[in-house]
Amino acid sequence: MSKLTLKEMAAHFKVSVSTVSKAIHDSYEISEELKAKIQKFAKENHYRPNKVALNLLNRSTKSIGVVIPNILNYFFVQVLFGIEKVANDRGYSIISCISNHSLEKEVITLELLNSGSVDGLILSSVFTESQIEKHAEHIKELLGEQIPLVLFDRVTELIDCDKVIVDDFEAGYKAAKYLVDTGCKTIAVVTPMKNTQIGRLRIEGYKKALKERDLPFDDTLILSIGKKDDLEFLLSFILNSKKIDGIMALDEITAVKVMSIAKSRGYHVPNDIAIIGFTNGQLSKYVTPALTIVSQHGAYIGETCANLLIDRIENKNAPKPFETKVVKTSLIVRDSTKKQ
Amino acid sequence: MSKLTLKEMAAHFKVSVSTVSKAIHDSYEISEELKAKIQKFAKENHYRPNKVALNLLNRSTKSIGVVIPNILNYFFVQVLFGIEKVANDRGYSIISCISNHSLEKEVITLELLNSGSVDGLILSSVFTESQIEKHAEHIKELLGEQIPLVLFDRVTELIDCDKVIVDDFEAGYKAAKYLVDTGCKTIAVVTPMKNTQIGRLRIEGYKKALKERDLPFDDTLILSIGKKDDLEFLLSFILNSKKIDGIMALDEITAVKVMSIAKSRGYHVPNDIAIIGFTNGQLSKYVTPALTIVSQHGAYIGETCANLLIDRIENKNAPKPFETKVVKTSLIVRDSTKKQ
DNA sequence: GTGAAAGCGCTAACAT
DNA sequence: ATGTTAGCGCTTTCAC
Repeated sequence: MSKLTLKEMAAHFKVSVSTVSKAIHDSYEISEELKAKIQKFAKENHYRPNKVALNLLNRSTKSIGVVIPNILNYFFVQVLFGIEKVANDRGYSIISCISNHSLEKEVITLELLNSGSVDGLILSSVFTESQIEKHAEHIKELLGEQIPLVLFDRVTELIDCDKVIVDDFEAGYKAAKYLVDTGCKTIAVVTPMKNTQIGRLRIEGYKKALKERDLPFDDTLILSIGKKDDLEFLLSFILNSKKIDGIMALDEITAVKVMSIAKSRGYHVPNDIAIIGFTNGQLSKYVTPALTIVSQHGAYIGETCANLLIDRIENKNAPKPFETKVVKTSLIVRDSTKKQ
Repeated sequence: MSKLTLKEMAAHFKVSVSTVSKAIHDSYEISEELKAKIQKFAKENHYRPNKVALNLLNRSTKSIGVVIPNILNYFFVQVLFGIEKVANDRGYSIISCISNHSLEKEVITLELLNSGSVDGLILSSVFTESQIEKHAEHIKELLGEQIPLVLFDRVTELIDCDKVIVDDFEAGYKAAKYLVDTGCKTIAVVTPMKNTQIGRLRIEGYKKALKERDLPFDDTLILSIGKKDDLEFLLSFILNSKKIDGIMALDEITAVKVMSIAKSRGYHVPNDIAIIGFTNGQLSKYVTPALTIVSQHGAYIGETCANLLIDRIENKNAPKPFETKVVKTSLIVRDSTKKQ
């Protein structure tokens, strides 16, 4: 049994398609008797208006595409959650796609979505700093400014659109300042975000905090780890060569791993080494000791993206200048750092 | 600048729409010269065929809807991951919706998806055992067997479709048996899944394990917690009244919380109280001590669902009888239980 | 080599 | 009160 259409019902009742359509919509133009018959039949046979046909007619799908790098990362899950909430409230559904940290997959996904299937796009691109220029061209090429786009997290001035970003400089500063203020002198940074603007900004913030207290910046304390690198090995090396008393890890899972390594090597956290992570997920709360972290307010970022996008979709005729919203971070102090 | 259509290009080149369509598809019918001109123009102006129109024409959207209760639960994230992987490999995209544990939202979502926007549906329904009958009717009513459906995790015989389930009875048995085998005599169960078949099956498995060793079943040891209940308060009560030496918690986050409460009350895990959780997420690995858990192989479940669904979508004409696939669980032994 | 026409399922303006 | 027509963007068959 396939889907019931107006046409089939029209044939069944020997009336025209438009009559059936009107009957279904309870139009005053149709006699009560016919309406009743048709509506009853429609209900009994589970008639559903074909949304694809309506989308074509209305040149709108009431859905938005979301492309994120990774769904196993709590930050993105929170963003998605925020988007979903606002989108649903405002009558949109979301099509979510995972680029899995692959530029190629991201492009394929964008290509897929940019063909009338969605009214707008929310994207956290996975480019690194060296790829920005080329990739920005690619995205512009792809979308041709035909469809509203909101960029979040990893953004670039090369693409002209609405953006939602975290104040990563301030976040890095806040975290490092807290470590310095609680007595740390030699602070290492562990970043899983090689060559990204976000990582760089957080490190700039860290430098500022050091400078304010006249602590020297030592770039051998910056440990950049790739997907295949052995964190334990690399971290141990630094731990052996310097007297580290603080570590800033640029995402949640890295922070947890760093803490686990430090503990297993006999350091007391936070007394020997204080640790600060990023992203307020479930992990940091339940790990022992509970992790002090910088929260980026993922859900709020998602809500902001969705509102920005839907506003633009619904005001396509009266376009406003593009906005970049900066969401502030908060330091959530728990037990992996010393008290102030 | 809006989306470029064939019609517009036809007007621009003063040819017919069908000519442009053929040119775009590089048809042998069109002169090389015209093809080159049109293709160049299309490329420069970022022409994308309108997918909605194609979907209407093909009566297929090459996308599948996924409805899950919660995206902040690692099990579902893993399932989604598995679905996404297979779907993409087989040329489908996924529309994911979160029912947020609300039956009402689930119904609205199904309604939304069942209107031509997707070719098939994967659903983990949120009904409790008392709601099954009514809700099954509702779902059948809604979908009217017009669209392929795969149910996973929480299923019911009342709906005739493909299903993927976990052997929850065996999972409960395995977990309890391990506790018993490592010396536990008084094992409490903490379940956040009030009145679900899954919870009940796991508890049946637990009973079987007790029985095999002639341990008595005591239903005051079963602690069912609702969303608003104070786990710490309720658990403390049981801990005070009985000499508990093992706890089985039916999801990951509950297991972590239970362990945290036990530790804070001075129990040593696993020596005083051994703990087993369910769902192999990030939490259980990094918590101290690392949690012994029952893995449901979420990603594999997702892959199985997607394959089952797409097979059915693509063989609508030659329907096979419905299948129910049972995915076995594995016990992953870590440090929250004693060694065997 | 190019175009006209029909149709996917639906709605809406315009007849009758 | 009911029907006809046109059109959303596209493909495909059949004419010319």
